[in-house]
Amino acid sequence: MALAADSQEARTHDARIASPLWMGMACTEQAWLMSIGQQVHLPRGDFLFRRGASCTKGYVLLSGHIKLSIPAGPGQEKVIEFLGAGDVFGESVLLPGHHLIADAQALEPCDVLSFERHDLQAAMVRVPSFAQKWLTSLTKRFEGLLRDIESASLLSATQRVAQYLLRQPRIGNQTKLPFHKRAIASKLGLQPETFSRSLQQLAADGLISVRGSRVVIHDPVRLQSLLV
Amino acid sequence: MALAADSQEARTHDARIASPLWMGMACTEQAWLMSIGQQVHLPRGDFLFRRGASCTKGYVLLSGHIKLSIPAGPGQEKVIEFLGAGDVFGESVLLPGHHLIADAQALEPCDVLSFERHDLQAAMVRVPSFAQKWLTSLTKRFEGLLRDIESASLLSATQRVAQYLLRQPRIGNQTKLPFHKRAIASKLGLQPETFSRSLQQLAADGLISVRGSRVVIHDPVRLQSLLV
DNA sequence: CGAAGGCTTGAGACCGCTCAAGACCCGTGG
DNA sequence: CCACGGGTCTTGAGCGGTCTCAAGCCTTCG
Repeated sequence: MALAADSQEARTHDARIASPLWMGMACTEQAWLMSIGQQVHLPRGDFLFRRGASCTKGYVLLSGHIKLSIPAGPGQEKVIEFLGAGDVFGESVLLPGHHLIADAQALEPCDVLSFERHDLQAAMVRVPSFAQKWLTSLTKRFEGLLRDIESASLLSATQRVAQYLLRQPRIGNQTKLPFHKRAIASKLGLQPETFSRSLQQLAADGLISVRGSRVVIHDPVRLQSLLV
Repeated sequence: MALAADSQEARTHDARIASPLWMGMACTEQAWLMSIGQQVHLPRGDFLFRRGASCTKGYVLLSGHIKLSIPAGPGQEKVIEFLGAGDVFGESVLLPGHHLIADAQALEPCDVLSFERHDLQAAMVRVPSFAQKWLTSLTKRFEGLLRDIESASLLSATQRVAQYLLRQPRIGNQTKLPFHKRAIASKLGLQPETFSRSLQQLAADGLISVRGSRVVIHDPVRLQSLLV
């Protein structure tokens, strides 16, 4: 997930190495897939696609992080997911006639492998483990949405923030908010103000300390116990 | 989707005929899949699986409707999806070690085809169109969740109800709420009281009439225009 | 006819949102 | 090194949509 956070370096290597996409796949198959797919580099901030466009391609994220979000009025958005290396997306390409629902924007420089619909079909038949990868990646993303819906329906603002913090990878008792607070807030279904207040709340209760994007978790157990 | 609503009759036929699962698949492959899968009949109200159990099987819904929901305290639940004939579910089986997130309960008598994990893998390799079906079904469900999240984040209670009504299949200007109002409310992320009030609101504005589960849509255009 | 379950209606409280202003952070350029 | 400026985050005050709790109603079914 957050492993490739500063993959500034990784991108200079062959992207094949970085991606968990290829695990359990023969070298010849890898090479073939790389050859029929088109490798694209995406500068930070660029959009790979936008809501409403027709979906002609499927994508595999080789490195970097991409934000999927739904536009919600001028300057507003609802963040759906943060994608990381190995994730598959643009899945709507499998439903001819459909249109893209979300925007895809690079949060950092990204490497993406893209496949035309026709090539995708062929690749899945020829390399079953490729179809397998799509299925497992899609299933993971599906479970992610499920958990987001669960949290949004069942937990209060502060509980959602606590849960998010606990799910972040941490070194010692310290963790780092990997994206802009505004974006994280949106992913949690909160306004930036509410997110901020929830962090303050947790800090006031002595559970965490916040300075900028750095968060120290003083009491993971009590934090966890907030989630009931 | 709602085509098989009153498939009381369809179930008496060979379930193979009813399901859109098999489209584009040779008869021999169909037969083989039916033979390695186990056909299960589920009486109304029965649970196929429950949250927390380990996922050993993948499922294809042949007929009937199944409610996926997340338990939320005593007698409470958050409805995630209503599944119909042809839908694939139990996808977590593809992620060994994971546990089921939702409950699956039959809303009417159902026929389900279930596959052990191992057989599933084999089937996908041997019958690529079967893997294809899983991918497209999962993608459709994924888009469904996406749209639910979008609606829940961006629309008011009454707007969500209006949208739901417009999406129901209707004969003339009449439609029918296919499940208990309590369940539909939950799917829309509302309390039953709020759902009821929203319906009354729309009725008071002359846009619809409600009697029991029957809804007459007087002015679809104005109803649509509520969604901005 | 009675009971049970589902739905509706009402009154009140609360959580998170909105709007607005001020503080902070950080990269940039003088 | 410091001052500047844009964007991001925080803080405050007030509002409002939805939830909660509690009756009452309606339909269905035994």
